[in-house]
Amino acid sequence: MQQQCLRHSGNDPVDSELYPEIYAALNSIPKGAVTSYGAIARIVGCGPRQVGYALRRLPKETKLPWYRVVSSSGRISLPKGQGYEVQHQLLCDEGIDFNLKGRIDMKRFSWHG
DNA sequence: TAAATGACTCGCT
DNA sequence: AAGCGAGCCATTT
Repeated sequence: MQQQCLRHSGNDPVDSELYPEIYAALNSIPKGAVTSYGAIARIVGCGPRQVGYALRRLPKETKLPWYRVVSSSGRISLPKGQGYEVQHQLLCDEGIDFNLKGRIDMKRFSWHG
């Protein structure tokens, strides 16, 4: 089922501009690059967990490149079966190279504002 | 209001 | 190299 968002519910972070900095940072990530939660946290001036929170609240249909955010270890934080495969595929489509252990070479692909 | 949770990170073992 | 625990702070219950 879907929520009726026709009014100012305040429950929708994207619409309510809860973390405009984070969403802006996501759009700032160039295509074919990734960044870590900590890097974004650094930009917006909050903790890395809050970045994860903001991303988790994004709707599936979001236009934001949420998939370009990975852990500082170059590893996808989403558990398998909960979006891991999706993010992996999206990154592969952008040319991100994965290690045999499913790790990204951050020295090569990581981006920082 | 207080306690628990989490798409993190770092340091130690 | 890999695993474990503590710190972190907004959101949720």
